[in-house]
Amino acid sequence: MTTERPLRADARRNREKVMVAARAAFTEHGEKATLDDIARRAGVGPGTLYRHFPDRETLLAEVYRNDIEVLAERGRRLQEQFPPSRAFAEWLRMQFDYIKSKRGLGTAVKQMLGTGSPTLVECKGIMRGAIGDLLVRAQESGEIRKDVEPDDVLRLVHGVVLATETAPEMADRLLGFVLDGLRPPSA
Amino acid sequence: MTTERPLRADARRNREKVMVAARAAFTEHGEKATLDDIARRAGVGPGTLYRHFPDRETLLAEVYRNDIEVLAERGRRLQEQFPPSRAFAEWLRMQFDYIKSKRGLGTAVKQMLGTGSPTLVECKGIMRGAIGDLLVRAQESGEIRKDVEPDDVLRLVHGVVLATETAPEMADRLLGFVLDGLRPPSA
DNA sequence: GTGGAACCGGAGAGACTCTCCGCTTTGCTC
DNA sequence: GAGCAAAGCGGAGAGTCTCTCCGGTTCCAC
Repeated sequence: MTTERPLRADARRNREKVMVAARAAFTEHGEKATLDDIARRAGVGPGTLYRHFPDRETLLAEVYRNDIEVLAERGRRLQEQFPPSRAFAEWLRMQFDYIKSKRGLGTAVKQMLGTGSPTLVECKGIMRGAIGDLLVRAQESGEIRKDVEPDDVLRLVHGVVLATETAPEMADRLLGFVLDGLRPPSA
Repeated sequence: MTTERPLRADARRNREKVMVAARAAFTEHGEKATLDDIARRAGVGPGTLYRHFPDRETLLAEVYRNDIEVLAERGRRLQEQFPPSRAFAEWLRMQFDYIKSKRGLGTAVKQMLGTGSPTLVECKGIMRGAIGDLLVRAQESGEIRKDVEPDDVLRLVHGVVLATETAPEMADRLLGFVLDGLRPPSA
């Protein structure tokens, strides 16, 4: 592990400008916004963009991680605010709203999961941590089956979101079915 | 509705060659196989490919429809072979294996659903028809909740597949949860 | 203030999608 | 089977996007 020297002030500024522009562009044009266009919006040259984010996937992953961190943090707060079962359901709903708001970003990210991008692996860790506590508590309160694992929940939610990207009005309904499938049979 | 004159013999041959090459290329390189490469594999010029399939999406959709028709037909056969509950489960599993075998094609197709491609709308109709009967029978036999609709099933299966594309070993497990969620509470 | 490392930006190489059009093939007519 | 119009072919190339390279500029430690 090499010592990461901090970025120079102008470099950090530019990196931030690119991130902001990228988030806007991805939200607006879906995952196929052109990188040169993002650079233009950010007011930097393409070279600068590519130095900070070697390729489209890196940029996408970085934007995604930023969002994920926010979500994880909110999850922690939910846990303090609500009783276990409620907190769990709220978190799912929140996940949902987020991915819905990002039309297409989710799909793009999913496509990259296979590439083993380190940033995305990190994202996964963050999410697993965020859901872990919520899940354990919901299980202890008898709301959720004991054999359900964090990864199951993440993937199911992700799946429902992906599958309803083109029909958001079905999302709640499908999420309901999935939640029922996670409850103990005797509940 | 204009009278569709049949393709000339050589045109039909070429169209078929392109379809075969496209299926191979998409399976092999994911949805981002280049069209010029597909044309080369098929032994035709790019112009020919583009005359038959005006753009990447049309080609992808056409390959997909071809597969869908096969799946629907198999669904009909399952219905004759097995009792309702079994047929339903078998069909889900089959859907599954298909989409798994197409690594990425599913994702690509899903991304296009928003574009309202006529071919994909048609695909949807075919699938809905195929699952309709299986579902109704499973519901009549008390295996599945009455308020579940064909679209719910299609999307849930699709969602699970998409979400497990990078972890196929979880697919069965998650499909199990989802199926549980579709069963009547008292079952 | 100055030296040099870090960083910038844009020209341009390479790849891909898709179009245009002169030439070839097909299949109908006699 | 010869002739002919329509249908189809294929490849050169225009337009666009990704990503690289490097001469010039900016920052910061001293």
